[in-house]
Amino acid sequence: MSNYHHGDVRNTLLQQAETILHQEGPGGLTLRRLARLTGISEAAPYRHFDGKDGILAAVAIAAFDRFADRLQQVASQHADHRDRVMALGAAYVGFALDHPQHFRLIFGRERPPLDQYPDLREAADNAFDVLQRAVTAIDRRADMTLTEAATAYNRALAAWSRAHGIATLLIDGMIVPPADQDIEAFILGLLSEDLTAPSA
Amino acid sequence: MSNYHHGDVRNTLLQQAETILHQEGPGGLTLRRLARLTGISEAAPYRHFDGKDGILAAVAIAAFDRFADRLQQVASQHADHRDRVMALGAAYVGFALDHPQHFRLIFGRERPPLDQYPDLREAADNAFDVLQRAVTAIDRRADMTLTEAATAYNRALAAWSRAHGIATLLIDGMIVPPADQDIEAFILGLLSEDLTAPSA
DNA sequence: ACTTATATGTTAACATCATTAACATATAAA
DNA sequence: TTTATATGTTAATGATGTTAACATATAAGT
Repeated sequence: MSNYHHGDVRNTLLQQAETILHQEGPGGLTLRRLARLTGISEAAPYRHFDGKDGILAAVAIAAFDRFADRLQQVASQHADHRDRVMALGAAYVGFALDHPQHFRLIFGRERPPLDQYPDLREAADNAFDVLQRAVTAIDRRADMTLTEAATAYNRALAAWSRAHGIATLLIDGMIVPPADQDIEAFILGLLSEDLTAPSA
Repeated sequence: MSNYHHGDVRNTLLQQAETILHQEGPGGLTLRRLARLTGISEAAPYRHFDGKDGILAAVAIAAFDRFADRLQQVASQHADHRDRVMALGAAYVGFALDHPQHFRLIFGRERPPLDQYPDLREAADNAFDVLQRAVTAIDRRADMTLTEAATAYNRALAAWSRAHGIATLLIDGMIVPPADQDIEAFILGLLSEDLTAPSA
């Protein structure tokens, strides 16, 4: 008799986890609920994952991968350096707005510790590599001085933290985009604002 | 017989909560543990707070107030607008580095909902008002056009999201400040980096 | 084909958590 | 002194993550 789900229990659990995460955030995600939805006993998930953190890690890896894919695709569509940095920033914030729960999962506190899940660390590193390569690409010249290289790196960090701050404040509702303006334009405006220029 | 703690149970609970929050973050903060540390039964905290969220709200209010005070003090020490914006950004990030758990509490997901705790909302609004007033102060002129006012507001948002992004990425360990450089200088560099300028 | 090992499943239990109900007593007010 | 309020207790409820002990299906080895 084949009461076994064979290989699909793992995938079913992951899909249910994705659904709950999307609808209610990490708070509503409990192992017992996942087991109930999948139609297995409450201890069964432990045969497929390393407890709750194991499931969260798997979901986070998928989220990191989709994030990286989106960034990579946007980066490849812009040849000009400045265009690319701006488009990347917009894509970064766009991902956060489209998938706020995934964004929170991969950057928030319920993300399992990277040093306990090597695959998760790899997925995270990969996403940030995509980002950093795209931002610093044009500055990667052989005849670069050390300070020039440091400047390029700092630029990447600055661009990253800018996008990250906007994304975080937006999905937490602390910044509300103006209703009369295109959101994309609003984001690009915030990204490119030059604080060093004289005011008015 | 005076077995009662009188008025100090509430304060003791809050202090224990602060201590645990500081040492372990919100994850280690449980009502039962607070009760144990304070030497009262597990149901007693409910006589002083509206459950766990009530305690978290009280701690968050105190954190917001300290945050606002620090920003206010820094803002008052700089007359020049650009200096003030930069100093505020550094203070913002500095607070996050000095009190990462408090920073996470007031901006993170375990912060109780603002609309259920009016005092918490007030504390939050106050902190952001300090920030926004300081950043836009010099641009608050009577003869300002609408677009000029919008630009000033956008500048405030840009400065805020910049500081917020740097703070978040730093306390999450996603950005590691260079060991050979002063952290303050590193932060100021990131804040003032102009992405619109030509590279190299 | 038979035996064995591994993968997958189950039920039951444990410890912890937030919260509430029912009850008790200290302090303050009338 | 009586009464009301504030503060405390114990016990219970229902949820959670996790593990142990046990059962069976599939795969592997001989």
